[in-house]
Formats: sequence, structure tokens, C-alpha cells
Amino acid sequence: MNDIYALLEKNNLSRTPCRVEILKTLSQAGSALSESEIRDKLEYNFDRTTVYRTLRNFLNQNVIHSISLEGGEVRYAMTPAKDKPHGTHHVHFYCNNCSGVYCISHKPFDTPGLPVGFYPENFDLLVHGKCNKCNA
Amino acid sequence: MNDIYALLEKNNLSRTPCRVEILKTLSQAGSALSESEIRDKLEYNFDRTTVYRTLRNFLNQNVIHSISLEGGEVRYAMTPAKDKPHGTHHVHFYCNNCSGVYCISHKPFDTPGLPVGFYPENFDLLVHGKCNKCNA
DNA sequence: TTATATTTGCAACAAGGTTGCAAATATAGT
DNA sequence: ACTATATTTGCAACCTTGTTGCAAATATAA
Repeated sequence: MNDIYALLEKNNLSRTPCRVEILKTLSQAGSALSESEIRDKLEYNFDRTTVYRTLRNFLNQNVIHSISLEGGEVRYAMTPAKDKPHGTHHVHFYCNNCSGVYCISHKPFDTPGLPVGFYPENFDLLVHGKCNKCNA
Repeated sequence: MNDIYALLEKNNLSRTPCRVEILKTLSQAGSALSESEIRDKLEYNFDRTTVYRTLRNFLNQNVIHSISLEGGEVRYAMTPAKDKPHGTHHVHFYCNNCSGVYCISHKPFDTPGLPVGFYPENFDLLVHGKCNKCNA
């Protein structure tokens, strides 16, 4: 709880109920959540707009990040502390069984060669497979 | 043009105007297109629904594939012939300058180690940077 | 305690995508 | 050629995700 307050202060964000609840929800969730999943989990029923605006603020300040899945689905998750400022190699894992999305962002990986004239700046890798819970 | 007819036949899809036009558009386009970009380029004005249904058919048969970008934007592109049946390593390039999306699907790459219990099945890598046109 | 800035809710909207149903086309079967 | 059947198309309606404008509420500063 104190880490949430600290995180807000570090980013010059006032301690509003919606912000606190969203951060609490995201940090308690084991995996990345969609906006509607987040809103369902909030204690108080904030308006959709308010939640979206709060998420956008968090995204801008890199407090959270978004993961885009196949078919345009978007999930939101806390940005791991070590990732600030955000590195260039991002890894996420999508479980084909339970649809859970996990940040594996601290794992570096080798990047492929590209055709002549293409210069890479950063890399987003989405690994599909079975997560630890679904394999147990 | 004959390759398009052949592609349809190979997938047991009848040669309907909408199918032919969409495949023509996608194979002429240098980069992946969104549904609205596709529809704008079609000679005849097909209904949105028809285009979506056609795209869905093509996706199911792996004639085309979709690429999900940051923020939930989805683009569609021909599946390169060599990729059928689709492999496990997919690479796409997003140009930060012109927003073009290119398939680099024939490039293999090394995949990262994963936490215990996570078993990978396939990999989608989106490389961000500057494309060959924007660097020229 | 007034003045100002921030946050919230509401209504409305836009884009992407889907579904149901009926009209139009094509494909067979005889 | 002529029904009978299946496929494709268009239209209207709808859902979800996300945004914008504006006014009310709340917090912050002077």
C-alpha cells in the first residue's frame, strides 16, 4: 500500500481514489488485465471514462504499460520497477490455455537480422504457450 | 492475377469479386493494411461487413494473417507462400516514421529463456524502427 | 475564503468488428 | 432449361474499446 503512495508521489500524481484503486488492482493481479477486467475488480464503481483517463495518465508516465494481443485486444500491467526508464527489449507471455498475460520483461533476447535499410530501435516479443499454472 | 486465382482454388474458395479484389489489393500493397485502408483501395465499394467476413475467411485459411500493433490497431497482410503451414517465428517491422508494417517472417531469431513452468509454442516479434524508404 | 486547478460523471460520439435476416448470385441435380 | 440448394452480399442493428466536451464536485493555492 505504501509502495503505491510512493509510486504516485514519485510521478507527481495526486493520491486520488481511482488512481489508488487501479494501482492496487493491477499490482495484486498476477497477470495483465483489460480495462473492463480492471473496472470489474475496483471496489468503487468508477465511470468507464475515468478509468480510461487514469490508465492513459499512467501509460504516459510509464507507471503501467499496455500489451496488444492478437485481434486487437489490449491488456494493462504495472511496469516493473527495474524497467524504468523502459528498455528496448520487451517480452510478454500469452497462455493459450487460460489467456493470461505475463510480463517477462527482464529477459534479454537476441534479435534477428533485418533486410538492408531497416534500422531497429526496439523490440516487442509476444511468446505464446502454456503458463506455469496451466502446466502444473 | 493467375496466382490469385490459384491461391483461391488451393484453398477451396470460390472466385468471388470481393475475394479477388481484396487479394489483389493486399498483394499489390507493399505493407500491411487496415480494414479501412483495404476498403478504400477496392475498385468496387463493398460493404464493411462483406470485407470483414472475407478477411475472416482468409485468416481462418491462413491465406492472410493479422498483425496487432500498439494500442489495438490491426493490420492485414498476405501470408508469404513459404510460411504455409505457418511457422513458429513471426517477425514484423513497424516504421516509427511512416507507420508502415512489413512482414520479415522468413527471419529466424533466438528466443529468450522463460521462467520455470512456462513452455513456449510460438513467437511474435514486432520490431520498431525506421524502414528502408524512410532511411533513404 | 475566494480563486484556480484537478478529478469525476454523464452524454455523446467514433472506429473496429460481429450478428441476423433478406435479397441476390452462383452451383448442382434432374 | 428449371427447380432446389448453398454461398455471397448488403443493410440495419448491435457490441466493445476508447475518446471528447461540458458541467458538477473536489482538491489546492492565495
